[in-house]
Amino acid sequence: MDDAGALKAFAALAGADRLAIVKLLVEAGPDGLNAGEIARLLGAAPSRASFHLSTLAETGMVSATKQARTVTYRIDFAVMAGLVQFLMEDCCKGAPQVRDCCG
Amino acid sequence: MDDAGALKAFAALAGADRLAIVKLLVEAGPDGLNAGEIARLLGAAPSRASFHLSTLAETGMVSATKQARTVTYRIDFAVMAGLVQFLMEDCCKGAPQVRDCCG
DNA sequence: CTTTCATTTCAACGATTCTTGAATTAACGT
DNA sequence: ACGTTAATTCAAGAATCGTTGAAATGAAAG
Repeated sequence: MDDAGALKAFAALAGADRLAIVKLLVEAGPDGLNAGEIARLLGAAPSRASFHLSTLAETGMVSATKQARTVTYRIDFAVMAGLVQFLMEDCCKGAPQVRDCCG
Repeated sequence: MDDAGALKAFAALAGADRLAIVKLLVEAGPDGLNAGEIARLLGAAPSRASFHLSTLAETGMVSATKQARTVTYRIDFAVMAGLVQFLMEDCCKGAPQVRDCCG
């Protein structure tokens, strides 16, 4: 991930609704969740959920696939991993305190 | 790091100036950099650098120590590590693809 | 073909954030 | 004391972002 991608990803994660959506999608696993369920779980109007889902999708952290009327969103762990790697390597220059933080 | 701290940290990293500051401070290492040098390296007015340094300091990712007239800023790797850990564990629930992303 | 359902798009408004330059605080050298 | 330097604070305006409800798209069901 490059600087521009990381900036977009950080901006996307810097919102309570969007962070909650990411967590929901991580929990949901490979099946993902459709837009309506996400809005309901979030307690947000569909238009609001859709707005936030779009900005998350723009970062690549979540992907959208349309089947008939419903759009299913899924977490993309590869992009999440790219962001973690950006933090550790590009941002923190591989500092051991950061690199070894999780076992 | 809790949700609220992570949200603040992500918001802070979601700005080109502030991301650049973090990188500068990582490069600078334990000696850190003072506010004036940061503003100069950034090509920004002192007030602008100070503004961004404050919001970074609020997240704990950088610390400020005042010696006479000059304020030295340093990166706090423990907090950066906390953010990485938040991403891997809280956010991605320890998914292997993310956890193993860096070797 | 009409209705219904899932979702997105749009426009308007309010809220937040960013930038700039001037004013301020505080410490230093003369 | 005086001027200078380092840094922050402040106020004003510009720019960006988030929320809301209504309208639009597009697919399924009757």
